[in-house]
Amino acid sequence: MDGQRGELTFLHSRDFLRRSPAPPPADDGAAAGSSHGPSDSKPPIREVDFFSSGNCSKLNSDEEESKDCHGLSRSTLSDPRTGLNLLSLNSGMATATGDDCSNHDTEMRMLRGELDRLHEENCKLRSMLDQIAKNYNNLQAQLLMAMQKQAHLNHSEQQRDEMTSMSSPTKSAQQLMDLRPACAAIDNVKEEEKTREVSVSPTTTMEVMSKESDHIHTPPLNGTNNNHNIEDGDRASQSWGSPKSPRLEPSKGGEEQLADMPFRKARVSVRARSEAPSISDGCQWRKYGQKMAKGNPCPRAYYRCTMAVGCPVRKQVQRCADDKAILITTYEGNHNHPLPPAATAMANTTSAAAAMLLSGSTTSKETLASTNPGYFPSLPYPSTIATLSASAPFPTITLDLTQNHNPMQLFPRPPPQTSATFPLPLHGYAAQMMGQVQHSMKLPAMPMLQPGLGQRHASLVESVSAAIASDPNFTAALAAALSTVMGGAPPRNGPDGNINANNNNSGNNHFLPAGVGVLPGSPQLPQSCTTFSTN
DNA sequence: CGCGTTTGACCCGCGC
DNA sequence: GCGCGGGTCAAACGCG
Repeated sequence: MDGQRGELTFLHSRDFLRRSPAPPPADDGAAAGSSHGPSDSKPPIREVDFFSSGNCSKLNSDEEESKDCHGLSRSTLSDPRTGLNLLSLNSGMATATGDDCSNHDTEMRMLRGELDRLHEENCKLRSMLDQIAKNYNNLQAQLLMAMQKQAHLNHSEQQRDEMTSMSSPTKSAQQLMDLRPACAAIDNVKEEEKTREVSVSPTTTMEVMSKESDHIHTPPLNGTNNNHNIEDGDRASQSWGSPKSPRLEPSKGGEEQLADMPFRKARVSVRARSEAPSISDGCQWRKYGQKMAKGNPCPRAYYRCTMAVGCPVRKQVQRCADDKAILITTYEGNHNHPLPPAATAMANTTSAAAAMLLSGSTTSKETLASTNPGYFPSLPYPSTIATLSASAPFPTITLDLTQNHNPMQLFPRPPPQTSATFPLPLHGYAAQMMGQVQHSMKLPAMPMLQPGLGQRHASLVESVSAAIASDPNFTAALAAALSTVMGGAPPRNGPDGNINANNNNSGNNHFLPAGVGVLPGSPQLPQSCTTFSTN
């Protein structure tokens, strides 16, 4: 109620200013001065109240106060409301009584001046709010960083052990797939997760991931249908978290209490501009379905990884409803086989992102963008955003590569230098993430984000950014990926050669995003989904 | 002939 | 309990 009034006032004043020519300087000053006299001390108070309350209620109360402050003009007009009303009233009176024209003119000027002042105040408040939000996010990011460091120290030893055990990609992958057995400890984690409200520590991430993987893979093991070759594995994974996944759970042994825990899966989606039906991620994909999704005229294609029998990784490809030039690719699951370099990099990145998401998103339930100045300060592409969304059925982290300067550079296939061709996924990906970091205080225009979300959005974005950046797993993966891409192993088209080698459709082999890569030394996502969108 | 895609049907979870 | 929507299956089809 009050809030509305406040907004109305704001709009009215702006509207008024827009419609009416700027009041004469002299009048302005005079009017403002006279009418403000009493209220000059108000602005500061308003600002403080407004920000502390976080809504317009204070502002409204302020309005109430302002009435008193501007009693002069309002009492005359008998209407202590918005400038618009005053204006109307004023004009009406002006026409009705020609005698008091001069008085009304003066009042008009005063009102205009007041409106102008209010407008300025609103602008000031806005800017202040922005600043405060930025400061808040900055502090939050720093806090996350600190927490991450501490967690990292605790987790480093554990990771070391894991790393050593992952001598080979394949092995590591399989380990991921078979994490279930080793989930005795994970069970505890599950319990923790159930109760946990906020988790940012890497440890948590890994644990969650493990759980996830367990969950996913369990079905296959006891799968109802083992008749299918490749499909078995896929089905087993049920990584997409499709309704069917649960169905597989019954087969699981009672020890795997996974069934009782909320069905949560991490997905990583990538938004990128691309004319191609899909992005090349270095993996081989087979299309197994297509369906029209609600709210989007473009069909959604379902692919499963065919680089290895039983690979549980799946991806969804769909064009953005708002901008069909944007291709959204969502990955889920971990590869149970070695990946080509190109795919590896991407997989690592997505895995890390998914891991981060699983660990941090559980609580945030919001969207966020990476913005941690501390990491990767010097990345080529400054505008990538990671959006976390835990509100969806599955925690999803979305990497928005659409903001890249050059869409095609998102995933440079050839070495970065030859950006002319297709950009390599990981590269662009990481770069964007990094870019985000660089612009921690900035609120990039994320397509996925509704402009109207305003401050909330900004804070969310920043929070997510900070979370991502602060996650050791993610950062480690990014570092590894970057080193792979930029450093020694030039991204190649991979065995599949894919850059888009297969247009066939599906663009199967494009990215190797793989939602989750199973690379030695990289965080493994048990079940995460990576979505790549090519814009 | 084999492989991959297409596409309608089916299954399942979820919300009302 | 019913309808809706997402995800998957599998037969049909196309291509090399």
